[in-house]
Amino acid sequence: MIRHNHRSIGKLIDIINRNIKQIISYEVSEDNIGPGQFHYLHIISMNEGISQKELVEMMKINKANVTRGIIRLETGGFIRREHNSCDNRVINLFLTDKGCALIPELKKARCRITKICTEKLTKEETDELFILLEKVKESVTEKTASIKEKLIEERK
Amino acid sequence: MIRHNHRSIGKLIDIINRNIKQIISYEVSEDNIGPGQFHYLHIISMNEGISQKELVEMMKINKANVTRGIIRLETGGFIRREHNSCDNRVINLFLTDKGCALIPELKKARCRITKICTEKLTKEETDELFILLEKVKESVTEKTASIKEKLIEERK
DNA sequence: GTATATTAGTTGCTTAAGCAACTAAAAGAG
DNA sequence: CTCTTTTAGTTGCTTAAGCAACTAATATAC
Repeated sequence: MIRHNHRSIGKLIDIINRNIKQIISYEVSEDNIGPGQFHYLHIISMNEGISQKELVEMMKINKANVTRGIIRLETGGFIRREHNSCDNRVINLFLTDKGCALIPELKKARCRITKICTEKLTKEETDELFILLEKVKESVTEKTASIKEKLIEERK
Repeated sequence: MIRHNHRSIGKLIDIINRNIKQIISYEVSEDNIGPGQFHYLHIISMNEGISQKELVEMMKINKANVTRGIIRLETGGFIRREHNSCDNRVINLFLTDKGCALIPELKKARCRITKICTEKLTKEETDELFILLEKVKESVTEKTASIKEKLIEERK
């Protein structure tokens, strides 16, 4: 008899995350974008002209990966990058027509995916889940931020 | 003003997962194991003699990655692999003394990590979160299984 | 009892993550 | 106003994920 003991939130979230990525890949396979680009496009579509730094903040992802993900999206013709005229270091991101045309389809896909994830939950449980996960997100991102600060301190 | 619209469970889980992995890395950095090995060791410690196939089932991970992760653990001296005498295809996994000695420390780390994740939640909310996530896990793993079946069908 | 199918695990390839070191532009200090 | 520091983004390196094609062992079919 196999013992699981799922009181490990890390393992549970890891399993869910990998499976969601596979579902995303499947759901948007016709659009030639991957799970990473999917999230980026979502944010850019709601914040036209957002900078890469702001994307980093919102995705809580390493800036190196944002650069690469964004370049993939640009290469695919979904977005356009423009140097900010006031601050030439900053790059602002905009959807192309092709990117724009994709948004409604991605929105539907996102709904399908959230529906799949929560199909065993009631409406109330789903709302509760989002609230709880939002709090977990805050906790873990605060923690990683403090870890990074600590590591920088130690290196001095 | 930046708009987030976090009604995207995929993005939320993705952010949490990446941050948890960083926390795990930090918490077990002295033990020379990564976030992946951390989960494997947990399962093996509770199921001495488990086969790789069973690990695949429990972690819902690709068998190729289990092979590689397990080899890393073996190389690190944490586990031992034994061919099953009844079925020579099967490999059973056991902790070495070194691996065994690590378990209490990993257990503590796992508690610290779960505590960090749920620090903004009450005891009741934490219990609820595990129940909800367990259901989400079931939904998404069922879905990926059906996707894989469908893809195999289509290829025939 | 040989031929085929299935099963357990491995290897090669690609994608995407993180960290660290870098470049170039802007801001701040004297 | 030059010199240093900070900031935004990029590139190189490593780790780990998934898929597909493979090998070897067992099970099934005739």
